[in-house]
Amino acid sequence: MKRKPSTEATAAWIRLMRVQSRVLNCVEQDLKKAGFPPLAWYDALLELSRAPAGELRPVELEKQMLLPQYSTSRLIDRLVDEGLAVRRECKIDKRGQFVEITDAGRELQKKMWSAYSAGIEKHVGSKLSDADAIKLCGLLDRLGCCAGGETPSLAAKDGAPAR
Amino acid sequence: MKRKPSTEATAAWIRLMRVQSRVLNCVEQDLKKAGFPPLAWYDALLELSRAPAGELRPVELEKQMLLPQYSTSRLIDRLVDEGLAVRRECKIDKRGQFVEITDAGRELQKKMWSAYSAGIEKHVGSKLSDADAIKLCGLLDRLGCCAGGETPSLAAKDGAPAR
DNA sequence: TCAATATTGATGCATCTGCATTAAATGGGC
DNA sequence: GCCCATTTAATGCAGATGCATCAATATTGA
Repeated sequence: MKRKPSTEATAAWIRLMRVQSRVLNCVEQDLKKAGFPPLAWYDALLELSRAPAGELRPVELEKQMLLPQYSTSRLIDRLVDEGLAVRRECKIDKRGQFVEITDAGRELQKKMWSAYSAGIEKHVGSKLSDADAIKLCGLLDRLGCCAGGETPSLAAKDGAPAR
Repeated sequence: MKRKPSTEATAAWIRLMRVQSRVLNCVEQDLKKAGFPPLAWYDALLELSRAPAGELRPVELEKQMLLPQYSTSRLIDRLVDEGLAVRRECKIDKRGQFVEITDAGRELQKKMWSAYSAGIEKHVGSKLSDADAIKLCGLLDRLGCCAGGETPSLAAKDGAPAR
């Protein structure tokens, strides 16, 4: 069972891990310096703001964000604590609930997008031509799956879901 | 300050985040199921095993692994607790120390590599031709830097440093 | 209808992380 | 030599995460 992956595949793996970690760090750091909460909050707010009535079941959010259940639950706690979202009871399924974004939530999402998009441009956009970005997408997409493989929507018209 | 990054760049960013997170998760999970410790331990053991006398200053390790100082310190604690490494005093600089890998450490590193390499093959190698892996590397390398940009060695002869 | 199973969401607990601070040692300037 | 900034490593503490489990409701199927 030796020598399984080619050197090329291994090198790609290493790059994928290191580059992502660095770039993510840079963007997160920029965001933090600008006084904003973590990217995960942004993602959640974006998903909520896009949802039909600005509300989602935690389960849906969880799937969108590729987060474990308890993690979503706690993220919602924090959003609610900060007044960025509210929990609503779900009449059709009493186990569940809806999480609805508030005006403050929508506002924060928009404000964060300025800083966030600047980060993307600075750490990704400025280093890659559009053509290369497309190539990169294509290659990464091939690595898509393995567990519960959803294929999230391709374009991000106004804000990018990350992670 | 609107519309900064192109849609292409944004899409690439999203893919980079999502794909990495998924692939890493898969590999980590496989490793865990096989009864092994986290990837970070492997990385540390690999760096140590490659170092001249099987020993490194924590500071060096930290740079190799792109980890914060306190994180390295605690990782070393755990390795030492498990008998995979030992701390040695550093005669030439009494603040510092050397961390030396033990035989058990070397052995674990080798064992982990079987499982780890299988994971890389399964989740990366098998989905990409060597040519494409090279292209992917090239594109990712362009995103290289921003903070403290080191360029780690390209090939991984026997074991891959990750993250 | 009722029992067995599955889904939804929260939570206790141990561990891990990030941040700030500390302590010790070094090195440089004077 | 002496003071001060720097480097090296550890740690206390608050907050985050992973895991397992729980409680409540829904669904399935006999």
